[in-house]
Amino acid sequence: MQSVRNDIHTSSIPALCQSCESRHQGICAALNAQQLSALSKHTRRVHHHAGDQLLADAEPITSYGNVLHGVVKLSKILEDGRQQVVGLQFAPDLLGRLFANESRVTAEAASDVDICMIPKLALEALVRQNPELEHRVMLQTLRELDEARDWMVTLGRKTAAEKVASFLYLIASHIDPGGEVTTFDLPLSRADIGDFLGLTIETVSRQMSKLKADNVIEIENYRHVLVPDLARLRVRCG
Amino acid sequence: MQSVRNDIHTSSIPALCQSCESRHQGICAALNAQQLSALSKHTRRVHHHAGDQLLADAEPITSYGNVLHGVVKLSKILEDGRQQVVGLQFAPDLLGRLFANESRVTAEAASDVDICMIPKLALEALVRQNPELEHRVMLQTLRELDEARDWMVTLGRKTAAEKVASFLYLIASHIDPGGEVTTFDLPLSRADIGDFLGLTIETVSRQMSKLKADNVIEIENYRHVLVPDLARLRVRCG
DNA sequence: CGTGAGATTGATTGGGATCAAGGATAGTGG
DNA sequence: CCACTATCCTTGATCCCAATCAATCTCACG
Repeated sequence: MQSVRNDIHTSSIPALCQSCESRHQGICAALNAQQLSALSKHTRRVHHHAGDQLLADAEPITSYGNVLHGVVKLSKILEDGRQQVVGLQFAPDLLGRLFANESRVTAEAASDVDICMIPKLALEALVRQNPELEHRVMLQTLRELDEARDWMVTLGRKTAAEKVASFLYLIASHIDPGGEVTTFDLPLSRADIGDFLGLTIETVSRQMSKLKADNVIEIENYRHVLVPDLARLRVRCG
Repeated sequence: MQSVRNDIHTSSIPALCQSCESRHQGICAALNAQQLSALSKHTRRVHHHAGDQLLADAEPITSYGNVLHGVVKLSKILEDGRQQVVGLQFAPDLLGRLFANESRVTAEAASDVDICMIPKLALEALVRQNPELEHRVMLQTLRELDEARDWMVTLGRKTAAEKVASFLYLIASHIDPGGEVTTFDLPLSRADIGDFLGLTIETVSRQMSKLKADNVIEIENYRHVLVPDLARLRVRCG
């Protein structure tokens, strides 16, 4: 661990944070200039390419990560290789389970991502002295729990067609600027979508083709989707 | 609501709490005698019979509840009636999503339950002035999130046989005193188990019969189950 | 252009849903 | 104590949706 000189005469915001798109979002919004300054001495911004593994299941966690850009995929794998995606994280979500010594999921960059790495002990110390920060993380955790439970309904009780519509609606909602027509890039491959929905690649592909044939969506380049009318997609979600 | 005289000269623990089996568990463990005393003015212990509804989806929350005894079932229902159980709560879990104004799930007593009702505002005030309390709730929420994600794997990727084995293993683990042979009462009907596993009643029944035929479990009275060897059940979980 | 990864489409199979009938158990009232 | 009933559960027969197996297509990239 490096020695840290803390300049108590200025509480200016660190350059790294000043230009950071998450400065006023997520956990950083709960920090004052001085805390931000102290924390930023330990953080570093890293870039990962799609497919890179960020956390391995059952491996020790040494850092938390603040997702700045891109999408991170959380998944669990059974011994025989069956995989289930259990969550997606978008900016400015915090990556890594607070207070846990080892990860309970595998985290992979679903797209190219930028992440602000925060050493485990640095963040936990800050949490202890700043209840507002824990409160922020608490709110994110509650939201993730809500999302997980919503998804359990999709996994347990919806048909393949409803599952695929629900996934597209989920992504569209995350992107949606509110306009009538919505376009977006899928952050996941067909294989990952299948692992998210508990379906095979083939079934995902067939249902997407069906939605296209029914003019609910348009597809260009596999990854780019256009939804002319979100409400018409919505009613397919079951 | 009954009037309660509080002896301000002592910070003795309220009688109601003194005999409470959750006094040193769950959120109450984070409270000192004085806080407990203040809180207990607003709480009351209630009993509900199996099947009683405790919270309705999309209805305002006016009270949190500390589960003291029994099992509470959290579920979500699609418009057309399809139902998915999204969580089970055992003592000493806190019932009701902190900071939310309305429930996002339906909560029902799965068995007969005893619950200590805590008015929403009373608990939230206490949370604000007691970070340790929020920390406790945070830990429960993180655990629920872990459980939800584990269950997503079961829902999305396991076969009917593995799902039923996983459910029995889940219940057995919650009861397990550590002995070799485990016996317990199922807290859910076949219909509820189906709604938990994303299966029909018939499939649940068939898989239970199969486990019985394979001598993995013994069944008496529909509800009472005996597991001679937990490890043999475990390997059926996929 | 050739290659390979990812996606689509088609044919067939199978696991779990659905439809249907009957058995076990607890509660009720005679 | 014994029908009577309602509820819950089990078991069987059949059907259908999604998995599997297999072939082809698309496109990015060397």
